[in-house]
Amino acid sequence: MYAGQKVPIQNVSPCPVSCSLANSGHKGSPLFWFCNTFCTIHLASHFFFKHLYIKVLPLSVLTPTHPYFAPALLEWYPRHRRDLPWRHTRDPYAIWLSEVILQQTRVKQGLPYYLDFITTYPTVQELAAAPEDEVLRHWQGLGYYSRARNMHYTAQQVVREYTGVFPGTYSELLRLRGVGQYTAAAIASFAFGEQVAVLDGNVYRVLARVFGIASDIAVPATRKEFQALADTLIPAAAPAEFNQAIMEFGAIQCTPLKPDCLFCPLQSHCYAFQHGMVQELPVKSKAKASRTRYFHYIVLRHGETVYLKKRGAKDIWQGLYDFALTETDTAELSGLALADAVTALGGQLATDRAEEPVVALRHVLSHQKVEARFHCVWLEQPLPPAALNTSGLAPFTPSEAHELPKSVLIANYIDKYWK
DNA sequence: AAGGCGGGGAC
DNA sequence: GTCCCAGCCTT
Repeated sequence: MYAGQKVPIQNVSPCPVSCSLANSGHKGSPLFWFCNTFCTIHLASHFFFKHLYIKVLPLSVLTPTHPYFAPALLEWYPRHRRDLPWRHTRDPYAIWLSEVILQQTRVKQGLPYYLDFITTYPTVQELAAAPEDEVLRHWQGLGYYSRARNMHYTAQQVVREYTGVFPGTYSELLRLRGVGQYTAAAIASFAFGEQVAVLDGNVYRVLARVFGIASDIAVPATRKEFQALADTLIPAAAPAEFNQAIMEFGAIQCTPLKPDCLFCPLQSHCYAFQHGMVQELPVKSKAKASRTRYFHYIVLRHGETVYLKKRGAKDIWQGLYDFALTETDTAELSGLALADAVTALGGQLATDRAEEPVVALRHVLSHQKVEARFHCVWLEQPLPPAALNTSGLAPFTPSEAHELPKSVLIANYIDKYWK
């Protein structure tokens, strides 16, 4: 067989060895793989034409991967990159904003938030001057809310201690709250052209596969190994482009599931591809199981007033608002326990109101499952000030409550069950 | 070094 | 439903 040769379909058989790309084929166009010690031949069948196109690839173990890596990525990047707004600027504020939003967040989810933030707060001064609740409200739904609180804090710090000008080096950027090694490297390279390699989940995945690194990326110590490799790969002539390229490559070509190895420029240089280990790399130990929690929200209402409170530290949704909350070890809350809770909050049940049906909603976080029940309770009279002081609850109208930052769980409940 | 922190997309 | 993704801060 030779490259470009056409072969009738009945003359080929499926690859006998386990191949990581066996299920990555086009719809209706299964891939067949033949592997031996000298070459990798892959065959894409095109049933429409009733023949196969054959491409013969020399095994790259004969050529060093290191010098090939950056040029291949830099050739690939301008032809495949997405057009994203933060790629049109060198403004460190805009780049910092985009990087904080994109931490643990896919571009598709983060993009509308970036556009909202850069429009609402075009400069660091405007972000610094905004109330925290307003910043959190704009962040609502994006998750990991400490990012928003740290971002707001850092905006104020930059205005106060740096006269509104972002520091221009990796080590200076690293001192800012919410800016770790990844974000500092991203800003330093993108905005200031510093030659410092970024290391994010995409980079771990690409390097682990291409260079065949099997260290557990969930272990912090593994970072040194990847950082050392990335530092040798990043070219002095184009650090920003290299960092962008390797992350973009991981995001759209060398994806976690079903990577597009068929049309990959590094295919013949990739350890994982050549050894059928694309599915096995990178190695990452399992996350611990999540626990289930039972939340009983007591939605105290009186006339046009509803009572909410700001959530405190050391739990989920810090800084966001929700209702009076009783957490139990079981799914049920007895009517007696509910009545006791209302009394403890200083409330008195209205006598002329029918009992509201309990609303049950389930909310899944990466590390917890929350089974929430919302008990709407109409009060005979407003809560007295002393009771508000004790519980931390505060009165709001429904439209005021809409403007408060809330978890997706609470926002869903309000959207669905408040007329 | 280990634990905690959100939400959404693919299958 | 089940699995996957992953920086930064705190302890």
